[in-house]
Parts: sequence; C-alpha cells; structure tokens
Amino acid sequence: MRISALAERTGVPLATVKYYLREGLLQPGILTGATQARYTEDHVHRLQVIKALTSAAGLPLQKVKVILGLIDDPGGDLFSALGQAVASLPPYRSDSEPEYPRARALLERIGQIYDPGYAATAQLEHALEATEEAGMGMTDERLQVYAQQIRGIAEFDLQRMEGSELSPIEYAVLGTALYEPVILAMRRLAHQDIAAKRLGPPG
Amino acid sequence: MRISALAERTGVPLATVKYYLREGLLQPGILTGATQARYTEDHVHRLQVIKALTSAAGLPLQKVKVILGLIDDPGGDLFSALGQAVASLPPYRSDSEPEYPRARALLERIGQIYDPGYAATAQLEHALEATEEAGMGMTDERLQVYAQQIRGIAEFDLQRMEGSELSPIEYAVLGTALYEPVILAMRRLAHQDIAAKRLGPPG
DNA sequence: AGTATTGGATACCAACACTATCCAATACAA
DNA sequence: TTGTATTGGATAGTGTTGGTATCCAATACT
Repeated sequence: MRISALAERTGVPLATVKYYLREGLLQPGILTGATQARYTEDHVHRLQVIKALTSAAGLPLQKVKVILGLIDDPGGDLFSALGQAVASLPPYRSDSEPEYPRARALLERIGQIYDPGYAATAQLEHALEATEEAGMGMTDERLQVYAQQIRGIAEFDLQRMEGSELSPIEYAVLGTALYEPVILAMRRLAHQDIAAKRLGPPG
Repeated sequence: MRISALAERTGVPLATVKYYLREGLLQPGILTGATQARYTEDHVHRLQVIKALTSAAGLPLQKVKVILGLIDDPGGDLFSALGQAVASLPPYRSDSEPEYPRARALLERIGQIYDPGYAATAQLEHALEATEEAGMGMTDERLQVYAQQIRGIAEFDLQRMEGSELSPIEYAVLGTALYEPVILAMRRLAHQDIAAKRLGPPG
C-alpha cells in the first residue's frame, strides 16, 4: 500500500507518518521508484504499536524508539533486554544510587530479590520517598497488602508469557506499558464503586 | 521564613518558587514590607505536595492547580469533588461518549457499578482499546484476575481513608496519584523477581 | 554606609510532537 | 498524451510546557 493508505488505515495523519519515518520509528517502505514506496501490514502493526505506546501509555517518542529497537533486536541476553526495555518506560530515573533503603526494606520484608541495578528499584524508592515527602507515607501493613495483591497479578502475567506468539520482549514491554493504565483505571473505579456503595451515590 | 529559605528548605530553585507564585500554585507570602514577605510551614507543605504531584506522579502544573484548588475548596458534595479531583489525574480523556462497551462488559461481569460519567470509565475503555489495537487484548480470565487483586487493594484503601487526618480530598487525590507509581514499580519488580527465579539470573 | 536580598516584571530558553509548505519526480487516469 | 494527484524528501514553522535568567528599585541587615 502507499503511504497515504497507510495513514488512512491507522488513523495517523500523513504528516505524522512522515515525521515518524524521519525520526526512525518506522522503517522506510520499499522503493518502487524514485518517488514511490510500498508499505506492508508490518508497517500498519508498527504504527499501531507506536500509537499504543505514545497515546495510551503516554511514552515520549524517544523512549518508544528505544523500545522498538529492543523489540527488533533484543541482543543476546533476554533477561537483560527485558530489563532494559522495561527501564525505558516511565517514570524515568537516570540516577543510579548504590542503595535504595526504602525499596530494600520492603523487598526484604516480602521476600523478593533486592537489586539496585533494576530500574524499577529506583522507581520504587522514589515513589516511596514521594509519598513520605507529601506526608502520605505508606504503613507496613499497607505495603504488605499491596505486595500480596500485586504478586497475584504478576504471577498470572508470567504464566501467560510463555504461551504468547509475540516475541518475549514485545510481550513484556507491551504488557507492562499497556496493562498498567488498565490496572490504574480499575483501581480508581473500584474506589468509586466502594465509595458509592458505602457513602451513597452523588445525591 | 523568607523566600530564599523556603526554596532551600524544599529544594526547589528560587526561580521556580517565583514561577509557582506567578502561576498561582502557591499562595503569596505575607508582606512585611514593600520588598519582603514571610512564608510559613504551610508553604513548605504546599511545595512538597506540588513536588510530589509533578515529579513523582508526573502531573502537568495545570492539573496540579486544579487539584490544589479542590483540596482548598472541595465545595459542597464530597463524592463529586472526589470524582472531579481524580478525573484531573492522567490519563486525560476529554471526550464523553455515551457508551463504553468494553468497560461496561468488564464492570458488569465483576459486579461493579458501570457509570459512563466517571472519568475512570473512559480511561478504562481507552486503555482496553489500546491493548486490542496493539494486538495485546486481555482475556476475560486475565481481567478477572486483575479485578480481584485490585479490588483487594481498593478495599484496603477505603478502610484507611476514614481514619486519616488529612482532608478526604487530599487523602484521595494524593493516595491515588502517589500510590499508583508504587503499585506499578512493585508489579515490575515482581515480574523481575519471578522471571529471575524462573529463568535464572542474568548470567 | 554599604552590601545583600527581596518582590515583581519581563524576557528568554530548550524540549517535544507535530504540522505545513515546497519541490521536482513520477504514477496513473482520461 | 496530457493533465492531475501523489510521492519521497527536505526544511521551516507552530504551540505548549516548564521552567531560567535578568533587571529593577526598594528595602533589610551588618
């Protein structure tokens, strides 16, 4: 298909498709002449993934580019590629402290590996720090409850990863980035539901 | 304290404090003369909240302003003020469709109120839509597992709300915005933990 | 008396994600 | 064949966001 058809199929404006090509997020089409190129279903899929990552997950294009790069070429070590891919998801933490005491305490309490090299460890530390700074520190009890429920979700996620037809990187990144908004929306709705049933509906 | 002390105490650059004053996120200090004003611990707290909402939760200042406004003056109806406050958290959905079929199906299946007027309903719909568009649609089974675990978290949250010393709005907004990054980081770390224990550590 | 700091105003800045315009070459339709 | 539409490619411009930086005269503090 031609570039205009690609734009129409995906709902992405033509000028934006060109922009993504310029930025290297989208592979160029196959040139069929000096001023014509053909695009495939792969391009459609790629654009859908970009759309999902930018608009649904809210990632900046720079990060999307990194992730797409890892999907295309995970390199040798799957485990570290997974880590890198997930590390390029927000929130971004460029620092790498030697120690993250809040995260460490929590992870040790719940019996999980504490590794300051994981990007998510820094994310957790800073998230916990932010709750404290705002005067909303989380009690041990709360963290325990959260950890247990979240573990339930994560275990399910990993079970399902093995049977997926997508590449593990793609599955992991998209599953992390795209399911997170679902989780948050569900929590908010559960709050509303419980509050409505308890406090009575708005009126 | 003077403005420079305020900046130092909170770690926010002086120019930025002035900027927040300009933008109306921070109340002006009490003038003690034509070129002097005093700031209080309330200003410190306010700045900490702004910092938490912008840097940890990643909110744009505009939204922070709305939330601070609701904290300061929730108006008459607590339930709708809570809804409004949470609605001003990302992801932002300006549309208000009459129907959100994916969200509706899910909520009915798990026995929760379906109300297209809740902002989170639109968020859920779009999040689910994005998973489908990227070829990562969630199965009923997965949604069921997620819903159950999340419900556990939300029920705990609501229990604890009643005994809080903060205003309900402040508790709800900060609890939503600040605990979300914690939840996401914990899920990512749980993934890493399970993967490491199953696939073997990086090496 | 002299230095430092203040509130307040204004100007400037870079990053981000597009959007628009222009071009000559070419595809395609009549 | 003639004319219109579309293409790849380049370049320039846009609006928003979240600040920084600079300047000022007035005023604190020492």
